[in-house]
Amino acid sequence: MLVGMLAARKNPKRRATRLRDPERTRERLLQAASREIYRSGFQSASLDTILASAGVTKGALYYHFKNKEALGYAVIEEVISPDVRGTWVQPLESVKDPIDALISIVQDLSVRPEDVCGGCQLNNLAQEMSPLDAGFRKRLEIIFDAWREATASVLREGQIHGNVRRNVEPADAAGLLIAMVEGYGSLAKNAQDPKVIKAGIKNIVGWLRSLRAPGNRKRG
Amino acid sequence: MLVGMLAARKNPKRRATRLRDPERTRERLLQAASREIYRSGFQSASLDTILASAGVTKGALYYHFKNKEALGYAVIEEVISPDVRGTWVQPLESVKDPIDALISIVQDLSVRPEDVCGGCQLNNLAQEMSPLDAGFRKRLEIIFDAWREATASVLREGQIHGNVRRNVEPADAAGLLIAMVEGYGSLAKNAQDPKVIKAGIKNIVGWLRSLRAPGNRKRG
DNA sequence: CTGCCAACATACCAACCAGCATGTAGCGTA
DNA sequence: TACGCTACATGCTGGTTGGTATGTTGGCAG
Repeated sequence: MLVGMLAARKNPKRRATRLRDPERTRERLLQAASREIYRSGFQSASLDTILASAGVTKGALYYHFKNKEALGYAVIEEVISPDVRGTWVQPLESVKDPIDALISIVQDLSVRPEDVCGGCQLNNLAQEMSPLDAGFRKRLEIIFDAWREATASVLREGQIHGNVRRNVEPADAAGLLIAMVEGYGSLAKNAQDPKVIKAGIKNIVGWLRSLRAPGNRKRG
Repeated sequence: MLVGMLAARKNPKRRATRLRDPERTRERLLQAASREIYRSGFQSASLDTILASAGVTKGALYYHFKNKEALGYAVIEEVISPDVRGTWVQPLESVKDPIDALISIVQDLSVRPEDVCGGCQLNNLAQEMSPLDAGFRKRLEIIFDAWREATASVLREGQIHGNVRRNVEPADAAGLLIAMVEGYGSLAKNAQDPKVIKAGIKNIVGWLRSLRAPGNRKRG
C-alpha cells in the first residue's frame, strides 16, 4: 500500500478519467457483456474482454455488479428479455390476423444476416447455462414462457375470431413454432449460410399458413 | 530435472501403473471428454476434470492427442457421429414405410430421460463451437448433412412407393424435422421437464403423419 | 472554499488453465 | 538377461481467470 503510494507519486501516470455517468457506464457494460456472451458463451467470455469492449475498468464493473454471475443475470433481464419482447410479444399486441402477424415476424428474422436472430442469443444462453445454473435457467424460462404465452394467446384469439383452425391446440402450436425457430436458428448458425435460414423461414411460414381456418385463406 | 530425480529417489512414492491398453485408454478419454463436454461445453470442460473422470493422467492424454482441440475433434468423429448415425441413419436403411420409421425414431427419443436426446450433444457443440472454430464446424456439418440426407433420401423413396405425399420437398422436410427435433431439445433442456419433450414428440409425430400420402393413412 | 461521497481506476492475488519436459514401467524381442 | 521402445506418470510453468484491496477524482452540499 505504501509502496503503491510512493510508486504512484514517483510515476504519476495519467489516470483514466472516465464517464462519471453511472447509468451510461452500466449500459455500456451490459451491451459489451451481451456481445461477448453472444460471441463465445457466458463461461468463456472473460471479464477482461468484456471490459475492454466496454471501455470500462474492472473497478467500475464491480461497483455496478456483485460478480460475473450478476452481470449475466442482468444481461438476461435487461438486454435479452426486452429484445425477445420487442420481437415476439409487442408486435402481437392487438393485431387483426394472428397468422399474418406471426408470418410477418418470422419473415423479418432474415433481415439481420449476421446474428441470425435475436432469439438465438436466448437459445445460446439457455443451452449453455440452464443445466448448470438455476438462476440462469429460471430467468431464461420466464422469457420462453412469455414468448410462448404471447403466441398461444394470439392464436386463441384467432380461434375466437375464426382466423385460426379450431383443432389446433394454441399452447402446442406456440411451442412448436418456438422449437422451429430455435431449431432453424441452430442449423443456420452451424451452416453459417443465410440460405438455411431462408429455407427455414419458408417452411415455418408454410406451416403457419396451415394453421389458418378453412375459408379464411388469403391467397391461393 | 536433477532435483526431480533426487526427489523421486528420496521419496519413491507409489507410481500409478495403469492400463497398458492404449485402445482402451483412448476410448476412456473419448468417453470422459464426451461426458464433460456435454456437461459444461467444450471450452469450459477442463482437461483435469476430463482426466479425473477418465481415470487417466495428463501424460496419457498428450500421448494420444496432440491437444485439447484434437481431443474435441475426435469426440465428434468417434463418439457423436456414430451416435447420430446409430439413431437417425441406420434405422432408416431399408425400411418399408418411411413415415412409420421416422415416427418410431422420434418416439424413442423420450426413453432417455436425463440426456433428452443424443442429438442435443450435436446441437450443443454446434451452438458453442461452430462460430468459433472452422474445424468443429466442418466436422459437425458432416454429421448434420448425413442426418438430413438420410432423412431426405428415405422420404424420396417413400414418394416413389406412394407412401409420402408428392408435394413435399424431401430436403425441406428433412431440414424441418431436424430443426423441430433440435428446437424441442433446446426447450426441453431449458425447461428441464420431460413433459416438454413428450409434448414435442407428439407434435412432431403429428406433423410427420401429415406427410403421409392420401389413401395411405394408417389409423384414422 | 472545503469536506465528503459516489464513481470509479489501478495493482495485485490465489486459483486454475492447457501444455510440456522429463522420468519410467512393462512388454516384446533377441 | 539385456535392450529398446511403447505407453504412459509426474512435476512444472507461463499465461489467464474472476475477484479484491486500496487509491483517487469529479462534483455537489454547506
